[in-house]
This record gives sequence, C-alpha cells and structure tokens, in this order.
Amino acid sequence: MVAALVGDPARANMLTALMNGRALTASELAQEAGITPQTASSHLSKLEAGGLVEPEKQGRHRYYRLTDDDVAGVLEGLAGLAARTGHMRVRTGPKDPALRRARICYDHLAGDLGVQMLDSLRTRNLIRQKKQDIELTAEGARFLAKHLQISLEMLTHPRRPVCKACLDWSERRHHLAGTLGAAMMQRFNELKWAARDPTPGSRVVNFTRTGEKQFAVLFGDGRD
Amino acid sequence: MVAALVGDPARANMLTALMNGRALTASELAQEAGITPQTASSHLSKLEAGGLVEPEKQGRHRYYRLTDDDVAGVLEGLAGLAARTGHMRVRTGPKDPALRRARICYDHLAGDLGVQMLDSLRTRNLIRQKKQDIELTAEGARFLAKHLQISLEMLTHPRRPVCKACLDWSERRHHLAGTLGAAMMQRFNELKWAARDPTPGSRVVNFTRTGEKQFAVLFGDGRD
DNA sequence: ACAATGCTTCGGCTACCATCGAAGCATGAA
DNA sequence: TTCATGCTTCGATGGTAGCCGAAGCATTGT
Repeated sequence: MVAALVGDPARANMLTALMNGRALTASELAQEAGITPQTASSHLSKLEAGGLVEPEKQGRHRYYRLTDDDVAGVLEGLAGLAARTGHMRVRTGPKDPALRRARICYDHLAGDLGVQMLDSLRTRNLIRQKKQDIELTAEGARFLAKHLQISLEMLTHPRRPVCKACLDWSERRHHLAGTLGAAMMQRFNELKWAARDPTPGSRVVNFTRTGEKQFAVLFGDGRD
Repeated sequence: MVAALVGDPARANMLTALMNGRALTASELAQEAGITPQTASSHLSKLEAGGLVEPEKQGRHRYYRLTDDDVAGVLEGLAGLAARTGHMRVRTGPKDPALRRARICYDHLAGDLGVQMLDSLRTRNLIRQKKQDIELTAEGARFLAKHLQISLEMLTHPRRPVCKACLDWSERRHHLAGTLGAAMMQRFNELKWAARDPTPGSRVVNFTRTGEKQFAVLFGDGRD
C-alpha cells in the first residue's frame, strides 16, 4: 500500500524534502530525515518499489526525485488533510518562498496565487462554491470567454469535473482544480503570463512582469 | 500523520468500504476489514481523531462516514498511485435488490423508496430538516391530511418524536422515522399500496402496481 | 426488572519494521 | 595499484502498534 510508505516519519521527511522538485542524493535525504545512510537506503528502495521516487545514477552519487507531478499532488493532498486537524508535521508547507507563491499541483495553479484566484472568482460571483463543490455561474462563463478566451465546450470531460476545490498544501485553503483549473493554467502559459521553472523537476511557476500585472487586474484583491 | 492512518491494511479496507459515500456501522467495518469489533473500535477512534471519518450515533449503532470530499479525493489519489504500480484493491458492494428497494425498518419504510420519500418531502418544503432533526411544516400537515388522511393528533406520542431522520441501511442516507414515518407506512398498508413480504422473517416490502403508481405521484422524482 | 445487542476499554501477547554497527561493493582519485 | 567516498546488504536489537479475550457501558427490546 502506498500510504504506508508515506506513513513512516523518516520517509515522510524525505518526501517532503523532495517536494520542491529538485533531486537529492541518498546521503542528503538521510540527513534530512535524521537517520543513518544505511537506514535511508532501505527506505529509498521501498519508495522506489512503490513508484514514489525515481533514482538517477551520477558518478558515485545516487540522486532521487519524485516520480512525477501526480505523486507531488497526492502528497500535497495528504499534507492538506494533516493541516486541518492540527496534526500536521513539524514542517508546514514548502520553505522555498517561490514555491509557496505559485506552483503546479497536478496540472493547475497552486500556492498563494492559486488560492487568491479562487477567492477572487468566488467574491465576484463568477463561481458558486458549496464546500468542495464548485459550479461556474453565467457571469463566470462570460468572464472566461472575454478575458481568457476559454469556452465551456473546451472544458467538458467525460470523467473529470469542470470545477473542483483542491486543498492547498502551503495555504491550507482551497484552490481551483478540474478542467477549468487546468485550462486557466494552460492559458497563462500561452499568454506568456507564467511558465514553469526550467529547472528540471521543479514545480515552481514563474510569473512574468506583465503576467503578474494582468493576473492582478483579473484576480487581484489589493494585497500587493 | 494522516498517511500512517491510511497505511494500515485494516484501516485502508475500512476507508475503501466507505468510498462509495455511504455510512457503515462499526461492526460492518470490522467485518469488511476482517478484524474483531474491539480492534475495529480502536482503528475507528484513530481515524476519527485524524479527521478522516465522522461518527453518527443511531440507537445502538454507530455509523461512520468519510468526513468530506477532500478526504475521498485524497484517497482516490492514493488509489491512483497504487494502481500504477499494479497494486489494485477491489471491493464488492450491493446485495439483495428487493431488500434495497423497500423494506421495514422497525415500523417505517426504508430502502430506496424510503429515502426517495424523505427527499421528496424535503424538496417540496413539506418538512424542514436540520441534520437529524425534522419538523413538519404547515404545508406538510395539509398535504398529509389531504392525500393520506393523517392528522397531527394521530401522531403525538409522549416519548416518541413525530419526525426523525433514520440512517438507511442500504442507501446510507436518511429516511423518515418517528410516529409520522410509522403512520405513513401503516397507511400504505391500509390503502393496499404495499405489504410486508409473507416470507417469515423477511423485511422486504412489496408494493402493488397501483401502490407504486400512487407513491410515484406523491413522492416521485422522475427517476423511474 | 432482565436479557440481548452493539460498541468500547483494558491488559497482555505477538509480529513487524525501523534502526544502527559492521562488512561488502561500487566508483573515482592518487 | 591503493585509498577514499558513496551507497548497499547483512544481522541483531528494540520499540511500536496491531490484535484478541475478557470485562464494562450504553441502548433497546421483552
């Protein structure tokens, strides 16, 4: 079972250390988890067998990274649940400020800006949210078409909802997932408002200057 | 740590059994997990402390359900990761269809039709429901008198409430109990709309053809 | 009143697994 | 070659947590 792998504190520390997308050596991960290299080695082979991490040999070193964004997304979800009950880990959310501000969760925007965007959509009645269920309003559809050239038919998918609330790892509040969340993120890319950090494996999303400005126009709340 | 909770096989089986959104009793969950009730009790209190499940007391029983969609979402994500490595888990669900459709719960109607009836009463504002507390509205009283010849004074009882939400065994949603629930079931009998199955010990309720039709007129939702 | 059912608490047992020391392979540098 | 570094495997140990039997509450039914 995958959850058992994440359940162990030492392994959880390792995975948390990998959440920024960078690859770390076995020794570094051992130090992060506060265990000896031989114990870490055992843990890492289990994580690898479970498909959570992938190794990359390089000289005498062995670099480990999270397998893909799906893994990172599930880990975020778990951290989100843990945060709600106050039973969270010592380390809450990512240390890296860039990662806290904007990052990829599966295929949609997460972090401070992701939460801010959902807040803005809600307060302006572009969506209606009841708990985890979110639906687009008529005004919301018009807004998307006008400002982001996103039409409703682009969003229909047989098995995936258009809107979905996704618990944010660092902010501990919801951000927008679903086909709409993915489409908006894609549009930000196409408009050159934002792009994933070129560093291999990084989940950071960098906003351009104009992108930041335009984003603030559409979803700003005067915080900046 | 939340992941550790899901990591244990017994608890994972319980959570998987709850993934359909319905509530199960502690004993049923114990059987699902293949463990004794006392072990299950320990697991369930841990899951509750971790915010993954929520209990609802109902008589001698204690029904547990997943806290909300966030929990279900994370569990789905974990299942998705597990599926990739080839470790799938399959759970069976439903049983006797006649019993699921309509049966006696104490002295009132339960099963699909019972749940459907309460749904209909609620959406038509004939009752007002807050959690487990239900009260009859003025329109509701008129409706009962007109269509079922049930008057309020028939329903008063020193120790039993008129309306009460009762968690449905097969549907795992509420149906109507209390003196009103009993009176309505009795009326269905008298009107020859429905009758308990003659098989000794059976709790199945068989609706007649006309009974089914009349029931649909009063409480139908266009599902059939 | 009494019994039956459902669930919880308590105590002890057991099995699992994380942990580390020591030794064994690699790779790279001298 | 020889040595050092990085990581893995082996073996033994210990702590933790799952597990069940027995007993204790709580609710319901007779």
